[in-house]
Amino acid sequence: MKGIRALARHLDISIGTVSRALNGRPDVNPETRARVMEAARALGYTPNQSGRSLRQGVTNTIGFMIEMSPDANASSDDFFMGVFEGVQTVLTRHKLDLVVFPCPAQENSVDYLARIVRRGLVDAMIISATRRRDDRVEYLDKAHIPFIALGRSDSGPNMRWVDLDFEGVAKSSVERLVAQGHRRIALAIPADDINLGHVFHDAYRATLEAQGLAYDPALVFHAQRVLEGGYDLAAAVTSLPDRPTAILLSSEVLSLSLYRGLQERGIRAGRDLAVIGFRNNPRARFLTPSLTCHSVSLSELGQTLAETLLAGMPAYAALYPERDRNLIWPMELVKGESDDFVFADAGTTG
Amino acid sequence: MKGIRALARHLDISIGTVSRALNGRPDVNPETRARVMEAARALGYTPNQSGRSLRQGVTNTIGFMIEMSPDANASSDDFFMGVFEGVQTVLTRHKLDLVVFPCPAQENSVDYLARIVRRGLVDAMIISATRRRDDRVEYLDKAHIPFIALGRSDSGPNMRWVDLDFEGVAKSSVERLVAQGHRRIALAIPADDINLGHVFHDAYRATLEAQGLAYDPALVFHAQRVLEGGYDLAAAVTSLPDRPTAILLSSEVLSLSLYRGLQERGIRAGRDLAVIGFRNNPRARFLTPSLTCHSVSLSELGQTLAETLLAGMPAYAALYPERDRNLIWPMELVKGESDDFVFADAGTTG
DNA sequence: CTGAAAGCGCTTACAG
DNA sequence: CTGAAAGCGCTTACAG
Repeated sequence: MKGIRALARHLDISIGTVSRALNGRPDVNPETRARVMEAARALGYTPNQSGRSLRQGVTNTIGFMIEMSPDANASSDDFFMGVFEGVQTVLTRHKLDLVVFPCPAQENSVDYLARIVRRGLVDAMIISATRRRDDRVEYLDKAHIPFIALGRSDSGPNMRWVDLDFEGVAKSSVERLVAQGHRRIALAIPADDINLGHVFHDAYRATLEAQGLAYDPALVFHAQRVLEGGYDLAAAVTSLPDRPTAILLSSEVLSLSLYRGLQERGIRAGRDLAVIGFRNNPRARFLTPSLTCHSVSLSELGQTLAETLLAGMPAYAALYPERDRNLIWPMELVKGESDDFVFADAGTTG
Repeated sequence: MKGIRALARHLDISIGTVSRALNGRPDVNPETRARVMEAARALGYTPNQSGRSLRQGVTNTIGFMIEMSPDANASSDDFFMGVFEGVQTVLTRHKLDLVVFPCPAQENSVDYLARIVRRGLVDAMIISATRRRDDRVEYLDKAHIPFIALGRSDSGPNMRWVDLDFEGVAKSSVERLVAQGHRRIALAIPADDINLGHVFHDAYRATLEAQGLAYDPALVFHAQRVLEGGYDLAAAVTSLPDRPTAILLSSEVLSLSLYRGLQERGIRAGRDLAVIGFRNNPRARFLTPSLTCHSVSLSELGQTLAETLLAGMPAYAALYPERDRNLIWPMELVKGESDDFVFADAGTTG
């Protein structure tokens, strides 16, 4: 015999009373409750989750799906770890658990997601790396399961999401570079259909035009979001007949290999080509030149992500009123050395 | 009505037959099976996992516990992603699912682990970042749940583990440096009690002595396994009165900040101080100088980890016979530029 | 305040 | 080859 039955027999009371005691129901004799709690602790009893879930219709588990790229390194370092930490901070308050589901690269992401949901493994899902058109969003919408995306998408007009402020980063970066005298500013966006690329691209273009500069498609480069991506990017950028004087990165993984690629072609980042990176990855300040980029608190981002999700779950909505379904998360420029660029011929260009 | 009952009613057969058809039991009319399969597909039916688990006493889920460090960046880049991929490759063969449990930094890791196990969330566990004395190992041993560790430990004499070849890396690195003329070779090991530090340290010392060189504790540095760790390491190393001419790193996250720290002190990695890194992280070749380090196939490591775990699970053991409980995973030196060190005064030292 | 019983969604002997 | 029934471990009305 095991489980709650063994515990009840051991205490010589009914399993119902054990359950009520353990679950903090008010209608239990305080003395009985104390005995139950103590016995549970001593015997190492924790209710079986399948039993609970089946009965309650709730798993008390929130899933976080991450995708593993073919080369398993598109994900940026500590990014998800930081977000997980923030998410958990909030979930813990409600005795919810975070479990991470890594979608194999070769598996269809909707099939993978649907299987998780249909099997009843989670009460709600967090998805990331949202694409402009994203089948996962459509599936989750139809399945009527609470979810939130880290990254907006066109596929869910009413969906909840929290996203980084790509517009703000693109705008402030372009404005900063223009103020420094740059006229030919390149942009590196992801080669895949991830939505942030579109958002970043649009804001880059709009800001250039607002600054009276022509948008030149030849200056927009598509880089693989892998660590090696910056190396090819360096080759592409330097092979342009009329080379840009600055480049804006929309992914944090590219900078190291970009530096190296530039260097091999005799071009010094920060001196010959200004570089503004995206996120203030902890590595940024150890690069040479250190990378001008944008800071963000991953933990706070994760907390907001979790709270915005909970606000959409009937059982928790009341605890998180007046919360917007969508939120653009601000990022702040952190000055590094990579855009210390001096124009010898300022005024002759542009 | 929902679940298997709805599906059975829709097909006008019993739920028992639906279940048998779906689970590939042989005693089902092929035509009936086809109807059931088709209806399940069309209606998007997948058996509820709580129901299955409760009845079968098995979850078909393997847990992988990872620890989130306080600063959430001790974990090295793509390392776990690569391992997950390999693990999943094997688990998929057996219709097992991998789920990742991120242990919050502030939570006691044994409590976290015990909760997962006691609630019956998994059939087996994979743990990582094993410490020399590790309470998790002791708990899992006592709980009689199949598990494997990525990293050996003294706490489980009979436990299963797969570990990287720290001895081999330390030995070949020291031998290589000695052959290049180095006599003062420093070592950076983790500041915490993670077992790899001890293993690496012991092998470093043994190899030095085998090469007829004195072991000097002053040359052993304890570095935080965080991205910033190399920066402080650079300060410590360069402040030694009799500076080493080479340094060996036992963690892959330190190199970039070490380079930067050295550079700020006017010391060029690879020219003034030879550096040999640990794992051939995809960043290694983009560093300047590119890092001499050791390659490992993370996917194959993950596959072996999974297979060695399955070999210890009654239900799968027969499929993986003649498999050792423990395995040291080989790593191979990849030549970079960081140990291109030329001795002006070779012969006068040592 | 407590106990007995029902039932969550499945799978699996068992009977036919 | 199929159906009816038991039971996995819980929680929760319900009765007392």
